[in-house]
Amino acid sequence: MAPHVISVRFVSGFVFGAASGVAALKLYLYEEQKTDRVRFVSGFVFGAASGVAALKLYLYEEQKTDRVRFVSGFVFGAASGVAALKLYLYEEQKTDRGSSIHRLIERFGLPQTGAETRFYLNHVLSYDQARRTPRWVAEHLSAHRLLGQAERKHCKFKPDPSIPELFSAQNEDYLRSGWSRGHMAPAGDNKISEQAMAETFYLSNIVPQNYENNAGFWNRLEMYCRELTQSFADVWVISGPLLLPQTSEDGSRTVSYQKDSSSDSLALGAFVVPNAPIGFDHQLTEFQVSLSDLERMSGLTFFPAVEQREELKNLCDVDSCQLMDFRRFTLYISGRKVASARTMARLEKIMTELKDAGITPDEYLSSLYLEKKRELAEKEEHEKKPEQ
DNA sequence: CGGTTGACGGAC
DNA sequence: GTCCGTCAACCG
Repeated sequence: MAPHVISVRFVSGFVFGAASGVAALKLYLYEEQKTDRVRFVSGFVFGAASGVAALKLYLYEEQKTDRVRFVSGFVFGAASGVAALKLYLYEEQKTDRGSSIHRLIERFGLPQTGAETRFYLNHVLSYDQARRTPRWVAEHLSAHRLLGQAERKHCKFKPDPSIPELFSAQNEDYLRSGWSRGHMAPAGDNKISEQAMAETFYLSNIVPQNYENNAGFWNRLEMYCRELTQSFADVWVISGPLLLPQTSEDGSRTVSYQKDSSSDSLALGAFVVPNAPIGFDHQLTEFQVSLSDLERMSGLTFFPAVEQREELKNLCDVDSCQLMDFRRFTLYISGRKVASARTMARLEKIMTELKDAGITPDEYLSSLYLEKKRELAEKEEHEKKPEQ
């Protein structure tokens, strides 16, 4: 068994276009005036009688509610573009008291981004307070960690309690937005722990994702990453949203892994996956990009501790980079549906649709079907004549 | 596996 | 009456 795999994946591009209109954000910080007269004037002007400092924020763009702005951004691709933030400090005396900038820092502190690394049971992420999505989410996969009984039906999407409400995404933001809630660290990677899985349902780990992409190509990409644990002892995955200029219809992901324990034989693959439906006629390798290209696009340095970058092997040279084909994927999905069927009618419908898709059940699905059929027959027979 | 929607019933 | 959590049904 080969020891290590590092994987990083990024979804992006769904949101804002490159934006014609530049939104200018200016923040004015006024110091308290020293004279009584000036203090009176400033108090009058800003209507803040007792404030030590008056703070005012100007947003040069149509102002909407937070929720609407968030949703409309995804729906229309409308555009906040590049926001320029400028800080103006008005001082009555520029020349004396040398380090005025240090006085600013001491007295008011510096702007905070909330991008600090956040640790959860089985994943780590950096959050983007403006977009209310993660910047990146990192996780570790190994064969034994993928085993377990945790089920997603016991989980609920909810705001991350550790994110301030002002910056936190809400379920309502996604409701009827046209976008699905796409996991970055997948629930399916956390069967080992109910709590770890529940934490992946925090909206800090969620990105607005095209329905079909989420259930289809991206789903298969996640399956492929799990498959890598069969060949490599450790798989590292980083996922996140990527906002690209112009067409902005890309999502990206990177996957890297190491085939043996020596640190100089790591392998890595980076992929930018459009946040749109992608059929079975496309290969994963079509979306591969160089690590440096993804870093340039995302503004992130993914593995700063890896020094011999040039010695990183290409994942797709060492492994297949083949996602499940249509037949295998459909058989797998049908298996999951059969397992969760609650009525005979539903069970038969699943099998009928499979047949209509031109797929003959394999041995595994056939036995699964027969077992379920027997179970449901017994159940419905029992309901037919209750113990009255 | 990845998701959503709608019906229902209890709590306020 | 409304709000909210759960459950069942459904789709790719």
